[in-house]
Amino acid sequence: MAINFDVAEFASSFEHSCKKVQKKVFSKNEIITTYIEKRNQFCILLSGNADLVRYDLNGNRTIVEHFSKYDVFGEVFYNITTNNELLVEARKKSEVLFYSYDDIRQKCRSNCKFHQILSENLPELILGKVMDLNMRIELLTKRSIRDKLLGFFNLISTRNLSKSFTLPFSLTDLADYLSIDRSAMMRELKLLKEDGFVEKVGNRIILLYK
Amino acid sequence: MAINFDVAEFASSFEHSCKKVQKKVFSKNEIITTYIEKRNQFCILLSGNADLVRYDLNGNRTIVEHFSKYDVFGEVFYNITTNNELLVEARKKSEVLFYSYDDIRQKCRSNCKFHQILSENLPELILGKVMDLNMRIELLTKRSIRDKLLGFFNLISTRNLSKSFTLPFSLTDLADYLSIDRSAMMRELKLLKEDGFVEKVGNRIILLYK
DNA sequence: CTTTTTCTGTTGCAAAAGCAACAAATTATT
DNA sequence: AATAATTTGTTGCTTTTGCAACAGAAAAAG
Repeated sequence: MAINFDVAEFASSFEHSCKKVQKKVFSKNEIITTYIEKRNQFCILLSGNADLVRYDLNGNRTIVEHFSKYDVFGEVFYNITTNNELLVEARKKSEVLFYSYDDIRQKCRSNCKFHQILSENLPELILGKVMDLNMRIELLTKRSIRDKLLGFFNLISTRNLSKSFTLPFSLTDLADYLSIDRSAMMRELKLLKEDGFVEKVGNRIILLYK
Repeated sequence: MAINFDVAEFASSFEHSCKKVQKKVFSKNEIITTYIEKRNQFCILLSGNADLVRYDLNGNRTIVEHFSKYDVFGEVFYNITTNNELLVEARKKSEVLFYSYDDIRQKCRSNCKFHQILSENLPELILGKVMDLNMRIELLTKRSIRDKLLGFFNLISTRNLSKSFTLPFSLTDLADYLSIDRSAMMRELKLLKEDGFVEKVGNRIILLYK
């Protein structure tokens, strides 16, 4: 998302370069990885979509992060502390690159182009993630369901450069992403429509303000 | 917080090395910096405490992040989008190093030890921030005030390796940090005491469970 | 193409959280 | 040491959110 260097080219460079990297393909709903032990896994999503999901003791499901093309994720980013189950689940067919973060840092002995490019661009890659997480925090700190919804819609709208867009996930998932009750969210969405803030056609949203 | 290399030594190495870095001292309540334009500022807090604070249109104040010794912050980490005022405020007398991120990346021409060390350790530095933000998100996605409070207490408790600790900020600020109403938080804190989960002596908390 | 599963939309009721306001306590300022 | 400012603790009332439950629509599976 916030990547400056050409990840696409870079990712394809992988094919014929390094044995230390694994590429795997997952089908919908498969578990890509779990955050349990500190294996220092570092992953790049090459295609598809995936969610980092947490299930808490009260049975609540939270979508902690939503990943799309070229987003990075993995244990390296997480301080595994609590009694939470953290899973990365494929939302559709997805291709993922698996590294060990240690290999990235202490440059691959074979000195392959692949690890070199990644290593050089690592700060920007992680910085992109920091920005994503800050956006996420901005959403979560909104005080009402209405503000969370509008904040989310604004985000997508800005990203797509359009007042009309398709939701990146189902309404059920959106509630879990905003950390709110689904039925309460549906009610608020209805009110937003009634108050003329948004229009909704299928899973397409049209912003009607400013 | 999550820094592996010796920042202390590194920071002191600055004194006699590079002109491109500025060190400033702030007194309590002074504004250290604002996130408005993309100057790509990158700051390190050498001593004291500071908060990244957001004031929204409804007059709510949110403490987005709380910084202590050797935490990093600045515009580089933020995708400045909305109509939010983002300020970093000193909570007590604080020393701060100011860089331009660009200088860190395209290595300082003078090739000083200072920029070199920072540059090498940049990924870990930023990675530490990612972990902090993930913790923050975990807190914010808790569904009730009770869970947010307990989550926060656990965090501090784990960090201090003790069931008894002093709160790092006032209760008023804690509410703004957890993004909840102060009086509702006070009520819940009272219930937590009544239910025997915690004890509170002044601004010292003692956890009574597990 | 039919069946099963998941998702959407809705509602009444209960519980939790927010708001406003104030006094007492604590901390800063002069 | 006296005064001002901020923080804590509390409460009654209102609003928002969560919970449970269900029917219809849509999507996935066989």
